[in-house]
Amino acid sequence: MALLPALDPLLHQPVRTQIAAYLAGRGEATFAELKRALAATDGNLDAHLSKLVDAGYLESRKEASAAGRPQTVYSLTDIGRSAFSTYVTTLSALLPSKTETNELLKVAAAPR
Amino acid sequence: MALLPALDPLLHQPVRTQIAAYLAGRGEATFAELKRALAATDGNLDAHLSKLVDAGYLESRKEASAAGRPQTVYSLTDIGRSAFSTYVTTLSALLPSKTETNELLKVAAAPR
DNA sequence: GTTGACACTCTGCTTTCCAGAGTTGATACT
DNA sequence: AGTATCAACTCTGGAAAGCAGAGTGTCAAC
Repeated sequence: MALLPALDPLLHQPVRTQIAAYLAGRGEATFAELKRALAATDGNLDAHLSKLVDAGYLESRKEASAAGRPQTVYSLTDIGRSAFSTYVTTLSALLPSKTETNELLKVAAAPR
Repeated sequence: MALLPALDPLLHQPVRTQIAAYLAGRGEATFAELKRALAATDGNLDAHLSKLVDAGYLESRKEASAAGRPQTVYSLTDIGRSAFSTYVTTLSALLPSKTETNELLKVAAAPR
């Protein structure tokens, strides 16, 4: 039995954490915008996006945009938003805050 | 050029984040204690610990303990503590806080 | 000397990560 | 119509990471 809470492995990965954080902050974003913001390659970004879509965390929508070429817009689903929220909460519980010791770790710690 | 800050891949991994957080909260811990807290297998835990030791984030010390069997005690080095602190700061900047929108993401966002 | 725990190593397997090339589909241009 | 361009997705191959479990050496207790 683990005493420390598990971190969603789908979200706890550099590229995917960035994607989720970006979308949580912005609401939605195009593939190109994400590519630029994360400095990721096409293949790699698409692989991570697909993984999140497959998990039901993201949804994509094609936009035959008025002012240009067709684009794909990504956004968090309710499931994704919820998972991300849980993830952030778990992290907050796990990581020490700046000024005080971590309550969770005090509790989890075995008596010396 | 990435607009989002990079997350130290050494720390941004479920098991290693847990190790670092645990040690940051507790100061030090034995192998057995970590194993119990993380519910990890020997091999896996050792692999992650070794990786952190190799990176200079952790140091280990053998304790021919007075009250029992010899054990290995792990603790964060100054480098490790500093890296973890940077990691936490980066995460805080990246993740939305509960009540307000994320300033970093606003700045990073391209004009529509 | 046997046992048992601890920590470390090793092995094999599976999964993940990543870059770059290639493909498809839609739009813009002439 | 034909070509060019760009977006996004697919595919491929290779490298690295993650993981479990078996095995090894060491030490202490009995």
